[in-house]
Amino acid sequence: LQRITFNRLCDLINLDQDECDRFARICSPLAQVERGGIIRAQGEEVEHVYLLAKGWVTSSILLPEGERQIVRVHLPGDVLGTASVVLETAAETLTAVTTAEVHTITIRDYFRLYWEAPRVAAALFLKAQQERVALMDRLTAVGRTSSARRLASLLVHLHDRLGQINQSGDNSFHLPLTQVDLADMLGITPIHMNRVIKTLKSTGFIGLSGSKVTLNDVQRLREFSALPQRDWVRQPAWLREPVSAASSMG
Amino acid sequence: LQRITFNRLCDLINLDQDECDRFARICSPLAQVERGGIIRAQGEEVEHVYLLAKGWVTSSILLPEGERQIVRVHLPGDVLGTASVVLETAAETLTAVTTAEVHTITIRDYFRLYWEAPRVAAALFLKAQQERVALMDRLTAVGRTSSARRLASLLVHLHDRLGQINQSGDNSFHLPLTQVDLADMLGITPIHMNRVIKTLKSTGFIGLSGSKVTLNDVQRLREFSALPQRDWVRQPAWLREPVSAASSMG
DNA sequence: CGCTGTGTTGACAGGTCTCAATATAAGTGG
DNA sequence: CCACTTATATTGAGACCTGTCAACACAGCG
Repeated sequence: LQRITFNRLCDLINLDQDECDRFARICSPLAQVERGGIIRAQGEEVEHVYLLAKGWVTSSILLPEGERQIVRVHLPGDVLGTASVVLETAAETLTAVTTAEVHTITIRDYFRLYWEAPRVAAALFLKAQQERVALMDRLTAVGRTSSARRLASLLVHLHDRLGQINQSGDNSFHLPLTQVDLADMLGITPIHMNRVIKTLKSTGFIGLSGSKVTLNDVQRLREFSALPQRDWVRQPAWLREPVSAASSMG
Repeated sequence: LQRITFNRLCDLINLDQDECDRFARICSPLAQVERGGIIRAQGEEVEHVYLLAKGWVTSSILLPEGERQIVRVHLPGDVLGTASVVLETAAETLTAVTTAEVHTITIRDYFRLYWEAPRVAAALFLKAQQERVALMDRLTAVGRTSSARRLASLLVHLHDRLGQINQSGDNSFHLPLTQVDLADMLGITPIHMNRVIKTLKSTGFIGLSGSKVTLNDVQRLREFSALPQRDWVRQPAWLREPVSAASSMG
């Protein structure tokens, strides 16, 4: 298990060596997925979740008439496909945007953590809650802001997350998503996406050449986007293992 | 703890009496919240989650200029506010749409379940994943479908959920949300909401008088909405407690 | 070399928003 | 019980944002 993948798992809870080992043991060897490859398609039976070690992956829902909504972009360290564990058949399609490397985890092993490594299970629960906050923010952006603001909030969000895994220069980063992808994230047409980008470039908010994005003034762009920065709790006091487990309760 | 609240907690995993008791013990006595009352406002420090026993509650995000996006409607049996446990400060405001009754649970107690009642912790994880699926569906609806389809998918969704807790007649139910609320869920203007309702009524898809909604043909309405029904896994095989805990692993 | 995916631009149609006005219902204080 | 206020629902007209259709440039790739 690579360090970077690991750090993101531990950023909320510091896991000890034993706990890390237990988690590492349920991860399959790394599998490479080519750009555009499908890790798991919607409608398939749900047997695994995935740990993304390298690359970008989108999680999307395809509608009958062909419209696609990308509900989430995943970065290294993310656990993919967990939402569908409550379903008979997967809700989302996991697609590699860049060449990606993933570990596979069987659901059975995943839930064994609840007995064999409770703090790891708790850490994974917290990661799932982060995803939920991100989803709520995206829904708010799509439902209640203009397309320019949607793009702004998306770029700021990606900047924040890439900063957490040290893949962001001070204010610029590599964006492997096409304009079609971006449009499918923001709920607009690729054609309109192109115009929105042009607007945000001409107003000086962002620079974009090829796949390199530059956020000229992150703070101002964040305010423009209307969505707040989300600060995660770190090593929360309420998640310390009780001194003698299964003791004083109620 | 009332039976209805309980059934919803157990619909994915059958908890035994001891597990139910452990969960019941961390729940505060029922507190009543009046219609329009705020259970927890966004920006407040996160110290509790809540178990909804009775009534309807919305979870919403308020933007600086006053726009509101309702990201979720909660029904009895739902656990409220869990997404914000990873945040220093709450992301969503929990508002009682009707008079509601809630149990309060401290986060500390909530996470103790990871050591003291792993199956309960797992059950709560699964409930959170259901919320995530619902959020993904709503994002898809708002991002990629017309406002008429958004309303259709919302009504079908509510119909399905109310059916799970037996508060839905064959094809009609009581809807305590105002048109402003509905608009804030679907990401449109209340004025336009009114027109969309009129359209769906005139096309015969739904009936709506006062707060009573009737879905004239649920299946046809579901197809129109473009979103599939979500069937939850029940008593999944991968969630049986290992015969001898902490045994064969890896 | 043509093909396919991607980006770009224009003209126009259409869905949704804004502003304004009115009706109805519910709650309050007299 | 009535006048008054507030929340909610309803309708119209026009502006604006976004979608649709069409065309073209450009790149990577077999």
